[in-house]
Amino acid sequence: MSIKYGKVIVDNRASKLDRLFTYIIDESIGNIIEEGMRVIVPFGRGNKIVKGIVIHIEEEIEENYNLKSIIDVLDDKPIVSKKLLELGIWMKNEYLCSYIEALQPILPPGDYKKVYSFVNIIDKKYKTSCIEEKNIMEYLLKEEIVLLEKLKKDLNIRNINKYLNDLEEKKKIEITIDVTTTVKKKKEKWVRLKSKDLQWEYIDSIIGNRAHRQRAIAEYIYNKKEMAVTQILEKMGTTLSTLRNLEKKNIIVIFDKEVHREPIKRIIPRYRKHILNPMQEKVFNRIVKAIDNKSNENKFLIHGITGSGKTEIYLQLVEEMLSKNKDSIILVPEISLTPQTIDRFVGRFGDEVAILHSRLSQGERFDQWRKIKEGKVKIVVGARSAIFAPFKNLGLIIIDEEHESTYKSSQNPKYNTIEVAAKRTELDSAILVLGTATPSIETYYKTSKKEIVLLELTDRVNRRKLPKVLLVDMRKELEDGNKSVFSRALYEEIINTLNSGKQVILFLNRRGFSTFVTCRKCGYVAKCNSCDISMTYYRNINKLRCHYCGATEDVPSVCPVCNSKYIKHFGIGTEKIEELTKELFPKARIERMDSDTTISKGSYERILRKMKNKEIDILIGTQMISKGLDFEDVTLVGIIAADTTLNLPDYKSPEKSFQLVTQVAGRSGRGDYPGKVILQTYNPEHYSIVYSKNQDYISFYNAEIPLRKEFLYPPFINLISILIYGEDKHKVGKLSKDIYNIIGREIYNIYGQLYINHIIGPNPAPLEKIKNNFRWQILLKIDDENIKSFKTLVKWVCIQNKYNLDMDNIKLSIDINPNSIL
DNA sequence: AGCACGCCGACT
DNA sequence: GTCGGCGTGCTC
Repeated sequence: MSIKYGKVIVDNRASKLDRLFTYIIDESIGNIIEEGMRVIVPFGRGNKIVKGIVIHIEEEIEENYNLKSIIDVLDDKPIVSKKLLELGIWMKNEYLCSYIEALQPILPPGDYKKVYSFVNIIDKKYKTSCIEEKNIMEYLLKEEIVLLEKLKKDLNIRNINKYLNDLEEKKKIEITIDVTTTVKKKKEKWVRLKSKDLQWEYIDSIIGNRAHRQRAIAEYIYNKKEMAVTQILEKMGTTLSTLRNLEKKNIIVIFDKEVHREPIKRIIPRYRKHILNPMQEKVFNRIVKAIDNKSNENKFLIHGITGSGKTEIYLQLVEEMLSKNKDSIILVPEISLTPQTIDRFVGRFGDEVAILHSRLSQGERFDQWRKIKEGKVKIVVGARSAIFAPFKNLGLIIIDEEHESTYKSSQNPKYNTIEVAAKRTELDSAILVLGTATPSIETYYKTSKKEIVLLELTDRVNRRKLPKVLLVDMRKELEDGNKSVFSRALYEEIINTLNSGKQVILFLNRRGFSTFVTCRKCGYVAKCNSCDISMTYYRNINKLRCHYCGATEDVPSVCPVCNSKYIKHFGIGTEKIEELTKELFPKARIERMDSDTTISKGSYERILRKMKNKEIDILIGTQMISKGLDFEDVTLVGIIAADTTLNLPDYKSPEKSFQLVTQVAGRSGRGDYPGKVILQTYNPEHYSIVYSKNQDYISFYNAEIPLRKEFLYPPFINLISILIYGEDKHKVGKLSKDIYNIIGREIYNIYGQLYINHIIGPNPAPLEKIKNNFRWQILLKIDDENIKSFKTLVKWVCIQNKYNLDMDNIKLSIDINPNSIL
């Protein structure tokens, strides 16, 4: 065996170190090391011990650099497969992040292996004239063995590494490395027979005649072979001491068994298979044809109105995959990862399913990851990051509610899950199925270009009618003297619905009581000190709170600027709706569900359960209630203000508004009773409102797409957003201008006038100050053809800082096709 | 980022 | 001399 070389990504967040380093793999580890394994390497002048991941192993190397050797291998098998490594590197280039950032969502959750260096003394009699060495040796004489970090902190010697390395060389001290697992594998006490060969007659003879309990337990274990101690204690109604007696008699042993943490603690009823209607069948068959390799289609969009039975198709596709022994990933947006959704998959496939969502604890998440990695499950249902589930034999990726903005990550890597899924589909030769009632404009555009196969579901299952939507012009209400937030129509319908024993959902996409507090006399608006955002008034705590940084403040009783008493509260949030509803419908049982009422663990599930058990008559909520909820007895949905998202200065506003209204409306009439929706608005003529009234996606799309084309927005162009932020207002502005000038000049040098109007900014961002950071923005618009060279330029200027701009204390955030340009 | 190195002024 | 403060440049 000869020496090999490993290309290693070193665990270091500095952007200057975001490259591969070559290390020698010497013979001792040559035959155990593989690409995708984590290693320990010495790094930098001080040979600091750091973790790394080997992404490439080479037999020969040209560079004659003074290479160091890999110290040790952390994994016994690759922690990242080659395909997922490739996906990570693709992400790095696609979304302009670092290697480490790109690998983050692919690696197991939690930094579950930590590396510690210990120093211990070998030669206790060593004498030296060197004062530093003497200090170190004296310290070690006291401590014997100590964490390297602690020693450095306690001694505070300049260039201490040099002395430590010298001492180690001279064999006076020793530096050892210890790897510990930070996420513990969960263990449970289990019990089994001491030996398989034990005969019942023998056991029987050992147990005393009066020990009936012991005999019963022994018999039970004899038949069951092994089981959890807690279980047997419960079953036999006994205590641990009885078991210990049996253990003493050498009949049984109590041992630690490694178990997976089970996040689902309830018993989930079986979710039976439904027979597909002809329309579902057609869609299903088309995809199965692709699965069987009988067509060269591999990406599908199921455009099905709410309640058209997409989930049943997903379930049967997954079943198809199971029969072919292939793995499936099902993604749903975080907020619709409700117990209801989980129940359907677990109810159909039982323990073949792993669940990944943000309400899991670190340990639970790690165990789910481990189950997938070890091949113990074949299906994962999860939020965004489950796209990186470490399956070996992936056959199918389903992305439900494909249009949801949560599929775009807002942290590095700022990936778009649909794009990552498409790439993964390519790498694993799998099939991608997107589904939604309101496709994103980008996805629907791709179906028109035949890049994705469009499959339509136009009927609701069981011929249920779409809810009837009534549009109420709130300006007219005001003219007619109704100042309430409830239109007369909504008020009457709530009364009717309550009288018929059905349930109501009221939707408002704003939390809190009043959305801003202002002085009528001088126009002062209460804003957060660290964010340039008006604060929301909360009645229950009687304080103002900032929705961006969470800071709270007392409510001013007089204007802090002009001392006037005319301080008024404006804007309505869900908290106020709750109060008004209680006043208007005092007999109704009312619950509010938004991120303020669902902070504590389990509160979300509790509200849903109450809703399901009909212990709630009126449920008030934000976006949180817009997806996935399926309650048969909800026959009225009231949308308090359809225009909250409509007027934001973002090109996606009409699209988001259309999607939200359509999704919320779809919560009504899901059972046997026809549903109604009351849509209150101040913009009844807006095309987004007009088309959402009839849930007419195609007309909305046809109205939206020419606007995108004319004003040059996706899908006709790519956006690259560069956000420059920091606490020093002037420095942020100056750096923004410098970056703009350099990028503008370079683009002009390459393309001349072609993209001169495609560089927008630098401008203060619409939310200019958040958490004490001033934010400026540069926006680049670029077609598919030249996006590569634009990305290279942005990387060059903004990440690698090849122009040596002063970026101290300033951060840059680069987002390719961001969710919003606010 | 984190560390070593080296230059320089201050101070025994 | 020599200590320590800070600027600079490198990390397989």
